[in-house]
Amino acid sequence: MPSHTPKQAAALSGFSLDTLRYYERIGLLPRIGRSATGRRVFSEVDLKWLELLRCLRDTGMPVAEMLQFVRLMNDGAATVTERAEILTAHHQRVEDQISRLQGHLKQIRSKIDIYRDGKPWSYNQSAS
Amino acid sequence: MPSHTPKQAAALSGFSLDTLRYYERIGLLPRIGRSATGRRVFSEVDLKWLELLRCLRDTGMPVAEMLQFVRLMNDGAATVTERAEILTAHHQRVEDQISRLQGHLKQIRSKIDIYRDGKPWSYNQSAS
DNA sequence: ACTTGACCGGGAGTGCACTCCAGCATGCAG
DNA sequence: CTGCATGCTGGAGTGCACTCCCGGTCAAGT
Repeated sequence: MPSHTPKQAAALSGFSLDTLRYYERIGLLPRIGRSATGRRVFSEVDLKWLELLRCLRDTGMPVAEMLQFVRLMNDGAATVTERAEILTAHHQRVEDQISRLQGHLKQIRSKIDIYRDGKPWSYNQSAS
Repeated sequence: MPSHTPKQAAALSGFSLDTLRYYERIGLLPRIGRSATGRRVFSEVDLKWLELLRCLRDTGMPVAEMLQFVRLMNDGAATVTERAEILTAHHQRVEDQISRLQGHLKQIRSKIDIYRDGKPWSYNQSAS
């Protein structure tokens, strides 16, 4: 069972060392192992969990909601449905966000085209 | 030439009144008109500009970069290329962001499926 | 005239998510 | 054994983007 130093965990997860410590402090990383001398030891499971955190963070889930998820995990199997609901709701939000972004992308593209066509607008002349 | 009150501008742009004031203060909204008694008057052009700001903000462009864009607009036509470059770079970033989001979406979906299949993992047992 | 609601500038405060620092304790290569 | 990288805790600080509050002004309906 391979384990990893904080530095490795940071490199593999993309979180900084400080962020890992911070996450542990606020409860996002329960039960991180410690060596005899008090140093953190990250297991494979911890890394998997970090990967999920990375994913949720990058998709904009607030820390508070991830914490809620952790709390439900700690409450055991009875909370499975609720956990699934959180993920489903989040999934929906991300989908919405993507489609909004795609709309915005169109706008930006048309703006760029206007620049390319040599018809940029300066703020106080003509809009487009 | 229709003009609008701050309240209308807020409603139409989706920014709060405070945010509009804030944007004017930091220079994101140059040359907003004023009534005889000092109240802001938003022209159609202003609203178009707000729409672009909305779009850039919602796609994650930092305020500092929008400010840079404003500075270039104020510097006149010579900066058209540079402005186009900013938009193009931003467009690229948003595209990248979308594809990252889509990847994450997959991960989340598979997580949800695991829950639906009744094989959730609790933090300290088995990852998946 | 009176009341109600919108608006003003200036400045202070908020929330989030880190990030940095001081001072001290290992770990390990040469 | 020395030295340098890595790690620890606790707490303070940062950056961003607003958001709120205040005392005062202005506009519009009745």
